[in-house]
Amino acid sequence: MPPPASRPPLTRERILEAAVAISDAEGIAALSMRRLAREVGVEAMSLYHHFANKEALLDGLVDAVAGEIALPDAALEWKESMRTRAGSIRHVLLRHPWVAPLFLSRVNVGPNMLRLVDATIGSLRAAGFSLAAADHAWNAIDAYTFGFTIQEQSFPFEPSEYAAAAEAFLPRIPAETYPHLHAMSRAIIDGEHDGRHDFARGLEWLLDGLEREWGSGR
Amino acid sequence: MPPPASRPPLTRERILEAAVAISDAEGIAALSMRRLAREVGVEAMSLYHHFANKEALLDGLVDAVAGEIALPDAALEWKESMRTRAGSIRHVLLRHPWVAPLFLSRVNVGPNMLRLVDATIGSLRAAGFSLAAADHAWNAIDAYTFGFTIQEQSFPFEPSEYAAAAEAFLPRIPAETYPHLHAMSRAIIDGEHDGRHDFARGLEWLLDGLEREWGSGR
DNA sequence: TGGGGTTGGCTTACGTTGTAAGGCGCCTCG
DNA sequence: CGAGGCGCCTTACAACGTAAGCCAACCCCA
Repeated sequence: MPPPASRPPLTRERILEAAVAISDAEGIAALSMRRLAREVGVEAMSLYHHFANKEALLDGLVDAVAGEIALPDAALEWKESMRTRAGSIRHVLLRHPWVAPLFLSRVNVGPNMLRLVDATIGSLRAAGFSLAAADHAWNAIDAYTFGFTIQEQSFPFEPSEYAAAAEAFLPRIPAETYPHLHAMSRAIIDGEHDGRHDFARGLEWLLDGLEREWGSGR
Repeated sequence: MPPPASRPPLTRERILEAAVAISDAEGIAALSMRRLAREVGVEAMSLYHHFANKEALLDGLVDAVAGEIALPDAALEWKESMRTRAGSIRHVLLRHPWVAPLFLSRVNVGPNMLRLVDATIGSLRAAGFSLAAADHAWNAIDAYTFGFTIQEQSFPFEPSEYAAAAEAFLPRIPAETYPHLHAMSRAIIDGEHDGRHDFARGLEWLLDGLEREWGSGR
């Protein structure tokens, strides 16, 4: 029997949409071909008519998420444009906490990613960056953005829990063996240092460096 | 029978050593409990006497590799110390191409990592950085270092192949749809831009930013 | 000198995974 | 009207992490 009379036809898009939903709700580890098939009302092997294998599906997944990133506006001043862009990337990565490692560790040449990179280079070119300079620029910015965000996401505490976590962990950081780490923990416990890391500040250092090296008309 | 009469006793260290060897030679995907057990001359389940589960083994693996990173020398000028440190991290990540994603996406509180972080903070403190400043500093540097290196490693071509790869890929980047990406590819094909990314340069931007914000005595 | 507990291996078994191979019915086009 | 192929299904397999339990060798203490 053709399953429940009628359902929306299976498409790449519907599959990817469901895959994103599952990963958002239950984590990327829960995303198996069977689980995904169940979600779209189909048997596992049917998915292979739309994706060569799971790797290809993950590629599609990453590009689908890349589509959520706002394209930089070439009309904006370039630093502002890069700030906005990094913010949008971060926003998307935080909305889909499973995606950042995938993003960083595979080459994505899907249409959404190509469009994003193209617009990024365009934004810098419009500000007078050479091709090589633009290439270096977005590469450095993205390395920092993804690196920072993955690190942040893998940390298992909320800022509000830092003090308590530091206190619980302190016995494993004796002052004789790890004097500076010990002092750091103490400072966090005592509220002298909030332990928060500041994404925007590091980004600004990179942008300043870019500006001094190539900025304003070169 | 007690396996071949006599063999070195199974220890955490011997297991981790074998795990690193397998991952280096065949990639992290080849590292299964059975494969690892075979390597050390034992059955898979025996490994669970030394590690609670595979996650714990991976934690151990990351810390083992962290032990290969050179500790920063607090006597060095801080920028030079951070440059050397980042270089050592990069060197180790490139020697074990499977390790960077693991490193970035899990909290490592093994002794080697704690020692490294402690020495890093110490190096910055000696230069007059406040605890909070030192914390921001090494966090930003590591985000960039790991992000850059993972991105670099996931790129499937050697610099010498860039031009050929760009040429092969050009048909998929029509100038009408992706004008800037198209131009970039052309520049790489024509040898006007080598396409190489420069780790040291971005690092320098970060160090300069750190210096201006907190450096030289505050 | 014994005996009991602990340690460190082994065997077996289970559920889950990605996916190869092939079958079958419907839609579309010649 | 016939045929081909597309889209889905069923079945099957090898590999995975690991739970449960067994057994031999060793250590410690009476």
